[in-house]
Amino acid sequence: MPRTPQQSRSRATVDAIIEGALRCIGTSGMAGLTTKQIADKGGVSVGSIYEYFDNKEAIVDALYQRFVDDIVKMIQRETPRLLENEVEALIQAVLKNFGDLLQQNNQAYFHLAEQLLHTNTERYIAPVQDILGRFVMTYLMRHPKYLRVPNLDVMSYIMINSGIFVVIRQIAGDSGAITLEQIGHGFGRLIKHYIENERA
Amino acid sequence: MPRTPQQSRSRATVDAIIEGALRCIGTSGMAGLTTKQIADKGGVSVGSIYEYFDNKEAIVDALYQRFVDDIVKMIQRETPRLLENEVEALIQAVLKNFGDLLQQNNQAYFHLAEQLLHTNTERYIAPVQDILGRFVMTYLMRHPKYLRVPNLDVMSYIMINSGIFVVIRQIAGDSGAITLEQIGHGFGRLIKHYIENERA
Amino acid sequence: MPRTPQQSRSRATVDAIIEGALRCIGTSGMAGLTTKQIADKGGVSVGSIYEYFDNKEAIVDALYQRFVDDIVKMIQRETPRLLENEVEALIQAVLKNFGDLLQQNNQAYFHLAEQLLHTNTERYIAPVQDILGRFVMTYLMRHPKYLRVPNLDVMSYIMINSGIFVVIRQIAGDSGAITLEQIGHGFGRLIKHYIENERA
Amino acid sequence: MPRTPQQSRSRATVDAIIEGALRCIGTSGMAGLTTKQIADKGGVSVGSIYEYFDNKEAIVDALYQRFVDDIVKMIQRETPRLLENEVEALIQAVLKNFGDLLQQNNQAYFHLAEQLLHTNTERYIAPVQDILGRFVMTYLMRHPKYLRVPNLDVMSYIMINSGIFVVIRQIAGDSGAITLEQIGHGFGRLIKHYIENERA
DNA sequence: CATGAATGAGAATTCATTCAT
DNA sequence: AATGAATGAATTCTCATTCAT
Repeated sequence: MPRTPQQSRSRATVDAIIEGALRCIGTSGMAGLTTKQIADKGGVSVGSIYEYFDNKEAIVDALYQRFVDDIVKMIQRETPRLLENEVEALIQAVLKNFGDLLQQNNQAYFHLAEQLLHTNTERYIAPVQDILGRFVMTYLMRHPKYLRVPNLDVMSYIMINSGIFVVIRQIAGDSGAITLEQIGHGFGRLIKHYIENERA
Repeated sequence: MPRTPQQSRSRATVDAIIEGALRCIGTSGMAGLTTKQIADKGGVSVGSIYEYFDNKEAIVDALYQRFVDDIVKMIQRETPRLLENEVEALIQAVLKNFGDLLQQNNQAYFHLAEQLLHTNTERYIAPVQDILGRFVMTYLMRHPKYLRVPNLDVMSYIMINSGIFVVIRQIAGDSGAITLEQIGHGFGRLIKHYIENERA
Repeated sequence: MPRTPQQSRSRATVDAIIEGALRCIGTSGMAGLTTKQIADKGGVSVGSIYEYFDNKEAIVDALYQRFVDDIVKMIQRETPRLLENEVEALIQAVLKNFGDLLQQNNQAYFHLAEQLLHTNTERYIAPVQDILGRFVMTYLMRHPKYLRVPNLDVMSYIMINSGIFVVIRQIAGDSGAITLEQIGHGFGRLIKHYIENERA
Repeated sequence: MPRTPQQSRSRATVDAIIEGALRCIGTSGMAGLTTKQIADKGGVSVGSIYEYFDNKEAIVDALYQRFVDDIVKMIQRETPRLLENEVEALIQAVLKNFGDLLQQNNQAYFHLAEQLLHTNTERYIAPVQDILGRFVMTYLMRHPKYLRVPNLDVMSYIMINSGIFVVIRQIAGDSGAITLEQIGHGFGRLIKHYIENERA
């Protein structure tokens, strides 16, 4: 039913809705997210929301898409710089970039990321896995010495998911006195030792 | 206001409520957890819920307590066996045990664990951190060779949280073809190499 | 949170809610006044009630305001006529007017007045005291012979409250065979004698 | 269904219930009066309440009876003293006694009296009217000079109800700076003048 | 296209009353 | 007689969704 916006006014409305939703989430998290709130913060009417989205879930969906897009863009943008690093510094840089991204939009992305454990999130993560996979490939071609590390799939799965979760918890403030830098350093050395020792 | 159950009938009712809630969560996750559902699945009346719990949140609280208790008990029970292992096998065993626990109660614990990223869950995790910390101490006294590993606090924080999250995602079915065994193996080798290389 | 109605549709809905509430009260008193009932009798939905009122109490509040407004208007409207009367006839006329007002809206105002003894009603009564005080002033300037009556404050307090209560009881049907006319007559003579004898 | 208590244990339970209810009302008024509260404060079980009372209303009923009984007893007790007074002092004394009674039981009677405007209270008031009527008779035989006052029924109805209401409002604290003494004095002079002027 | 008033199903919570022990 | 756990109808309030204007 809802139309796909092609004209510019429509585009603006959709953006306003997304923006409104992001601001709501940044302010009060996913908990009390209502369509009325989104409409108010976005400066549109509730009716307009349903002009462009099937239901509230579709908005959240769009937010995830945008989140994922931003992650993908971030990696693409940083790739040249990242490729220069040895693996330890690489990990640290990636975690740092990811942490910074979560702080954007008044932490709206952080609140979205909090939901990542819930059902149906796989589809959002797939593109991230994709881009990361491609990045790893590129990285390996640039640093061929790492090519002979076994279990690359399992290990990158572990490291990606571990990294995401630990950074989120750190931002959530549950980490006590542990800083993002310490985490980045720890991850970096973990991986460095693994690679150096497992390389055939 | 709600009474603390001392008599056996009361005890049974409280158990029925907890059980009902666990079954609800096992069936449909935390999303659609309503007092009516809990009462129905538990075979009690809504009124009885409020005889023993201040509000719905208090029930969820009790579930978390129970979850945490079960984790603590599991570790205490397994400690003797676990102490025998070298670190690689140890990690694999712990992840395996944790994964098994999440499958209990029709995966109700899994759904609870999904909420762990949300606010106010720190208090539930504290006891787990406690028991794990104590376990690590015991383990280190038994295997003194690991004692000289630096950054024990940061690294155990990273490993504990990473392990929890990755296991949860695996159970959520988001891991593609990757198995719990592979994950355990990967984690094990990660840590093994780290320890052996960082040991002064 | 709830909007102030500016447009005509909103105005109509608010009126329908007030009207529904008045009819509920007229039918079954304050006891069984539920949001559902109000919505049904008013021909609106429960949701609409909360569009315009914070909670049920706010509706009752509005009813009191309306009641008080009507009392004030009634006195303002009748003032010219009332000023002509000697005190005995004046009292009779005022009681008569008040009694008539209570009979309006299927006695809804009567049921509201029944609540006047309860807490937090002072704020509603204040405007009535005000207008009555101003009326007395005007009356005294027109009939200066009454000016030298002592204890005007205490006596008017007594008479106003006595009058309100006795009229309410009469309408409640608890007065046996005593009529409003008899009551008006009695009050009138009481006051007449008091004034004539106490006047310095 | 509920039994009429004849044995002493039963009597004690009924008293405990009444006492519990009085204390509840004295503490928090009629608003949040629950059977559980009554049972707790009375030191009995909810079940026992229904052993002796049909329903909650029946308890409130009993409270009214007791209230009325106490008023009747008060008048009977005070009658010899009251008969000595001239009418002005009489009125003052009666209002004073009534005000004192309302203060008893931590103002529980006051809260009951607040309900007096509601439906179905006539049956409670009737005995009071009775005893007051009889008192007036006795008084008149002792002070025959008042006998020729016209409209005795209407006037005593007005004065009794006015007195009750004004005293209640005074205790409710809504009277501003006006004291019970001033009220008693005002009423006394009102009546004195009426009688002296209307006596044929 | 946009609006926002209206809707009503559904959620949490309360409490008078019952009844097995 | 007494107990108090259990009941569930009833109540207030929320919010995703619809639709007349």
